[in-house]
Amino acid sequence: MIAAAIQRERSRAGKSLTALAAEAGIAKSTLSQLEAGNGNPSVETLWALAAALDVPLSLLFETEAPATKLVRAGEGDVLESEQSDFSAVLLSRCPPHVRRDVYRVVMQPGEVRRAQPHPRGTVEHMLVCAGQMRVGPLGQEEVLLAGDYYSYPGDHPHSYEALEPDTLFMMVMEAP
Amino acid sequence: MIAAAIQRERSRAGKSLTALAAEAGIAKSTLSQLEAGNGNPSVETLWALAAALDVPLSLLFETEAPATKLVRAGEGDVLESEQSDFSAVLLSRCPPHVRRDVYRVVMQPGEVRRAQPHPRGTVEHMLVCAGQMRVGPLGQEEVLLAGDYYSYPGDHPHSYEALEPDTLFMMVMEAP
DNA sequence: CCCATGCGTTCGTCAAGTCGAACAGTAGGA
DNA sequence: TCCTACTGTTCGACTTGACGAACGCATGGG
Repeated sequence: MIAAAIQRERSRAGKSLTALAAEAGIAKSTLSQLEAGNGNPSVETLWALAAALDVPLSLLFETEAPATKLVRAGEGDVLESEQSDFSAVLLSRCPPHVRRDVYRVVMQPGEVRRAQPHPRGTVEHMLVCAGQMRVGPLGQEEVLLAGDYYSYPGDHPHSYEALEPDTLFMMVMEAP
Repeated sequence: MIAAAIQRERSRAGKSLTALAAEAGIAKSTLSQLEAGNGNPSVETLWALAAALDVPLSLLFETEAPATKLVRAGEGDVLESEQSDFSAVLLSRCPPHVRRDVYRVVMQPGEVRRAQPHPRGTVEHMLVCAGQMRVGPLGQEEVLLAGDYYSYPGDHPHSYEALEPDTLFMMVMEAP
């Protein structure tokens, strides 16, 4: 499981086993065994690998990439409250080892804003406060109204487009 | 460095070294040495500990806690765009190794909702989409209008109160 | 052809992490 | 007081991860 992650990240970085072992300062035999699934590395070893791969250590524990999630205003599992004047929807539970920066964005209608992909593993969360917008990965764009929530991978080409003046939304940018 | 984190989390969970070691299925001698700073544990050991502590493994690599921050609608450092129809404000940059769960909340006026403190290090981020509310730590409550942002420690007594019907806001709950 | 250089694997050796038991210290009852 | 139950510590024995050298295997000049 960690084995696969190491192999994945190494091939993504285009490094050979020998080269990575050298950069990380560990024996290539060690790395070989790790990728073979034999072993239970020490944190020191993993730290060296993560540093050499220039990825957060967390990434070596992940298994899969996320997909999109759309929660319309009024939808979603409601967390009930003792007091009936309060209702909350958990839109996204944070996976371990990610950063989530919070933005407030105002956007005007105009041409479609096409974003070049962000670093691998990035996820964007959009919650529309006012107005109307179309947003999402290529081919999976959605029209969001006030109260709608949509999250999708940010490491694929995607676009933003305000459909009303002064469209206001909250964006949580998630990076591994 | 990992030593302090383990000790911190263990005391936060209110477990004894002996009990934690038993739950995690590791020798208490091992845990003792880890907390003493001697050692370079294997992932298996850390996984067992994180599971027994019921925290993400990331948490064992340390964290920090902030204070309150209020950004009124229209305030904040604007991230300029090449396209003038787009403006974003970075409300909160995520510190390393914290979890941030995203909620959408609808609240009705009524009695003040007093929250018992969440676990140590918790931070709440509120962005009001519609309506009006009063929220914040005891003695530092603020009235927020649509577009206002407020963040504050969640590990101190604090309260929520909607001032208009169907007050809609986004809450990002941050946990170390 | 043959040697060089790269790849990733397997092997024996050594150091280090993990274990379980025995240890000292503190409370709290009977 | 003695006993019990708990705290966290230190010790030797065992297990295992990390190392470095040697291996088999490809590729590409000279």
